[in-house]
Amino acid sequence: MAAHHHHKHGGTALADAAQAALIDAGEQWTDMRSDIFSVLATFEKPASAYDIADMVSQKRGKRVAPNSVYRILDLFVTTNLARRVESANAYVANSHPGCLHDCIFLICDTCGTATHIDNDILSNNVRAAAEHAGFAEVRPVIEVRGKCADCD
Amino acid sequence: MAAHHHHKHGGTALADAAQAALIDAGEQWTDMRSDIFSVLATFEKPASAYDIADMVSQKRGKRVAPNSVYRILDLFVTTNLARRVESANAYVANSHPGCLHDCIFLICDTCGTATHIDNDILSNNVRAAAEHAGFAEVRPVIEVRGKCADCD
DNA sequence: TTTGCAAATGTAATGTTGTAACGTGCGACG
DNA sequence: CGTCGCACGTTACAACATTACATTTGCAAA
Repeated sequence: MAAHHHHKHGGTALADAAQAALIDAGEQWTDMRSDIFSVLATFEKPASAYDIADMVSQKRGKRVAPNSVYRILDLFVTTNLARRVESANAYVANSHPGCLHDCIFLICDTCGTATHIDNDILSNNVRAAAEHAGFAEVRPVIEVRGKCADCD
Repeated sequence: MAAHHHHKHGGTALADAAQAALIDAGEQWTDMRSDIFSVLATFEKPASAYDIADMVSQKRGKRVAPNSVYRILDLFVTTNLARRVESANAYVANSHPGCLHDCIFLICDTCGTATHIDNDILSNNVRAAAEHAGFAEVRPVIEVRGKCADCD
């Protein structure tokens, strides 16, 4: 496994990285996708498709249907630009598009914020356990609900 | 940590064990709860609250509203008689009520069945990682989506 | 017995999340 | 110029979940 850095992108740099990653995946970087990504990236907490739809609608001065948002979020998830937080029915931008390890979300039940940690050893162990049970094409979903340091 | 057996209960024995566990938790074992538990236990796959509502309605010959089901499912989850599968918006009966370790669900994307494995080492590692990040009162959600042995 | 309380369940309405089906605009390419 | 494919729009609906309040039940104190 090659070593690689995780310099997190922020703001415009993040959007640029996302754009590069999408194009690299053979997809287009349209205005709509750009808007949705940047809105998603501004959220502190995991954002629902409807939250995003509202924000993007405001930004564009024209109603954008949840439907359209879902389509693009799905694309983002499959191309690893964003991730779905299953236990919150919500999405977060991937702060380092291009790197694609499994990640572990810590979601605060009090304030709703989600931090994410990478721990390949842990997630690989989960993968291994699932494969040992006969599963293939495994996609781990590792999330932890709890109370964050700020909300103690 | 004391050693303990995991003889899985089935059918009536499971319902009996569930009843004992609920009463032990200071709650009542009512007809409604009994019906909901037994219906839940008959499902092979994770069942949604609405699935259960339908089945119980049939069984009773009278409509049982989803919210009644949710109430009781919540109770079951907090008393460890059932678990919620977050990535499927559905519930499964705990096949050994009374034992309360974290468990890992393997959900087949093809056939929808969920098997569950216990691996305290793994889940404790996840707990530890979360606590190391400043989280308290952690509740791990470890699920793996994939393709089961039967669906290969 | 009756009264009163608390827990469990019923009922209705509504909110939130997610999909399906089909139509439209637009650029690429022969 | 067609026509093909892709992105996006529009509408409708399905699935999941919660809220507020009413009614019933069981139990115990007066």
